[in-house]
Amino acid sequence: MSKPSQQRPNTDQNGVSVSVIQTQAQSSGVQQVPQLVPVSPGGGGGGGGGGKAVPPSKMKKTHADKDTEEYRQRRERNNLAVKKSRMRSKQKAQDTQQRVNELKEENERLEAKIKLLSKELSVLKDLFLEHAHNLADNVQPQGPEAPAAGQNNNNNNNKRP
Amino acid sequence: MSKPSQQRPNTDQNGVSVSVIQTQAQSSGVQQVPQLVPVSPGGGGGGGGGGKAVPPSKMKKTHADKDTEEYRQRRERNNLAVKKSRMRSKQKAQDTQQRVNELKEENERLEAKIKLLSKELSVLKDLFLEHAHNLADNVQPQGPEAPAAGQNNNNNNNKRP
DNA sequence: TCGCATTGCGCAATTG
DNA sequence: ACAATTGCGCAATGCG
Repeated sequence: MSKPSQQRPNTDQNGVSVSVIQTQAQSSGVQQVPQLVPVSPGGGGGGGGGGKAVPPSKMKKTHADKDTEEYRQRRERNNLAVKKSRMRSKQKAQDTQQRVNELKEENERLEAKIKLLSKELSVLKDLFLEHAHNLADNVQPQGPEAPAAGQNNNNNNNKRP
Repeated sequence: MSKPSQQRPNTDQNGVSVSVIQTQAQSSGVQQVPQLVPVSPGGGGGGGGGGKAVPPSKMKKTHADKDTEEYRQRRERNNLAVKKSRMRSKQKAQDTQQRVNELKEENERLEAKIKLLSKELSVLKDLFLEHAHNLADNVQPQGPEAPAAGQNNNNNNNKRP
């Protein structure tokens, strides 16, 4: 969108069956001429490639027709796709990172809640224990029955021994 | 984990259509280059890798010697750095993803715990309420000295009927 | 200024 | 045939 970047691949002008070295030293039309590798069928590097037998006579391979319009079109499409894919990938990573943050936050919240509940529970339990003791003290000497009305069972007592 | 054998940037994995032919630097071997010296500066950078186009006739600004050994050296170093950086980036993304999973898991655990604690609390509160009612029932019919009016004076307010 | 680290981009091979 | 991925190299830029 911001970059036209449409330069014609100046290199290759050969309609011959050759491969352009692209490993390195081939970028621009520097003084160095693009290396041409003789595509010997069944010979050197070409053959091994994909595990597909290469007919000795013709080496159509995939479609290494440079300089054709179809090629350029395909390239451009692919470039677009690549860009899209990368954008997505990046976005996804970003989202994931954000998710981590959210989860961390929620985690803290939950832990705080747990702490609160635990405390509440502990208080209640203490209350229970205390009450049980009170009952035991009052009930034991008299008997398990006849709870006797006038008891000081005020359960609102809160003391810390 | 690292990949040894990065000394001579030859073909990497397959080596299908890409063959390596050193320009004229070291590595004496296959190099029968037809004397083609087009010297087309216009298209410049494009080519395979760089994707850099510089219309100006002169493009030697950044000392792009290209065919010097120093250049190759720098390139190789950079390639290495790039590789490393990307590897790290990928690893990081992966770690982040894993972190999400871990956090999710822990979240579930915490929520389960919360549920448990809540239930426990609720039970205890119910017990309290019941007890309070029992007290009320026992006190009212038997002892005239009941608290009278305020029969509902349990401060332990509960949301559940 | 040098040197590594990041990042955007294009090419080609692979995959779905 | 075609879009999406992936590995890789180049160059610009960031950073110390």
